[in-house]
Amino acid sequence: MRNKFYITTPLYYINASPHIGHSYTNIAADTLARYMRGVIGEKKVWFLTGTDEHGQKIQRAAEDAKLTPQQFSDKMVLQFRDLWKKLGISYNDFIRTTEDRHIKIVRKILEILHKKGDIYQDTYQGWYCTPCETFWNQSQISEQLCPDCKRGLERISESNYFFKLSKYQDWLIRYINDHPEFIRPEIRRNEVTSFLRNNKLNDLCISRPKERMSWGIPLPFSPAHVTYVWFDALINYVSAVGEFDAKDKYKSEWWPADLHLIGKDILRQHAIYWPIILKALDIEPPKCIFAHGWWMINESKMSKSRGNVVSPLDMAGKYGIDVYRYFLLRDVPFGLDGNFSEASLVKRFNSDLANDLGNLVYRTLTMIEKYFQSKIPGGGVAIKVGEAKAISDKITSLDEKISLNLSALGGFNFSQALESIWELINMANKYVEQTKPWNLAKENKIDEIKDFILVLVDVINKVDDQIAAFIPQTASSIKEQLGKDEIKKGKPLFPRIQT
RNA sequence: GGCGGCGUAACUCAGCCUGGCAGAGUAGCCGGCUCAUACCCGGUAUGUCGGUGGUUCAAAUCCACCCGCCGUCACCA
Repeated sequence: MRNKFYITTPLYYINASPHIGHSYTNIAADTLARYMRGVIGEKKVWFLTGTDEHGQKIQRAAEDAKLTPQQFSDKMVLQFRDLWKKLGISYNDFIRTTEDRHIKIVRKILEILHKKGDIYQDTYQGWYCTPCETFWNQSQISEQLCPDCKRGLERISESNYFFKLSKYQDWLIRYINDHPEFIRPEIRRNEVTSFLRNNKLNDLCISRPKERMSWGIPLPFSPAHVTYVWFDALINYVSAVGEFDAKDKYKSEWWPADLHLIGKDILRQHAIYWPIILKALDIEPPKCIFAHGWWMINESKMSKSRGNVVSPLDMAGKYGIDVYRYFLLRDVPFGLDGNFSEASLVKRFNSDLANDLGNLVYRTLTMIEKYFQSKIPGGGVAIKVGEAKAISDKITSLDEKISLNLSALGGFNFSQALESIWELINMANKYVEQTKPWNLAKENKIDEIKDFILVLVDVINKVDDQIAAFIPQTASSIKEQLGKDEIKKGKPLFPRIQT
């Protein structure tokens, strides 16, 4: 068994407000962290998230807002912190790339790699659009015009520093080949593999001249340059949890990360740049990089210009945090793209949460109220037969099933894990119908009703344990209503939404 | 264009690797029930398995070609 679990989300780039995609990654990571805390213990799980705050886009956004980049970042970071708080994201640490602890390690790493010869100076040549302040490469342009503004491009060359990606290409190909669980899901692994096989890696330009872009971490060996933002950002995964010793050896109680959860848009940086940076530093790669899909809005990409950006706060506010979490995790297999619509969210709400889970809890509470004066009968069930036996077996096998679903091997398949929990819920609802306690009550068969109720209580307790990672508020509300000898029946958990 | 993926019920998808009567959930329909949130339970219809051809006793599954959609092709964080 594993004895620790270190999980990370990307560091979100704070040039704009958080949207559904950001919240998806963090909800997934939060669910896994909560789940693992239940399995291996609170203290053995470390969940890191944070923000990426350097680079040209931030510098420009800050200028537009008439703030310094630091002031702008300090303001934007609150939106992320606030959202995570509202969504109940249980991170252990929140790192910002503008913090000293991070900058210190980035500079250390640059020094080590420079000393080692894996960072070297060279001339960068490219087509530059001065008004847009953007470099374009050969394949992106035609007729020497800027693809954005259609104005003329300038051929410029400047002195920069490069990191030797190419040196480690063969190593990376072998490593990916030998570690099937390193890049997940399979489709992403194939993408990376075929890219590496069909292209020769260019070395990565990791610096920007200060006169062109100053908002970054200064290179220790060249004050005229700052660090390229991706090189800076990736390092957070180690800068947050460890230090270099006097012999330049990295020490951390958490590294290697067990899981880097990312969106599929940043696969290359994580699956190619990052392992190579680590290899060059003689640090072990993360165990697994998992790239999930995107949420489409009504079958099209979400974008500001389309005006179809879904705000997590609006959705969570309108339907409840747990409902929002449940929908994102349940509706689409993790890894594939999903389509977000309020109609399908409402459908999930009514069929899964109100009809199945909510109603099971509510009808059970009512029966305890009615037949046992609100006290859960004691004693336990002597012998379970028939449906009660089947339910009991299902309860026993559930842990193992979910543990597989939520592993790298099982593809972190949240929707399937939830499906197995709902199988149990449905069995219980069916059991009520078969047992017909209302008839037993008429015949005054109180012992049979007692056994029946205890089976339902067992089911709800089990379900409660298992949904806690996914929908924590609901889990604790159920615990409050049904967790003690005397029940405390409240309002229905999920009142149906009329459509 | 190269590489990769997808196309199966009204909707979301599983099945394909390893050929053997086309499946699940949701929505629908019919019936039953009343503990419960007008819910729950039982039953039930539904398919040119994208198209054409091939291999085979047998193809959603294997092969070839075609059509449609999507991803990716490096420094945009």
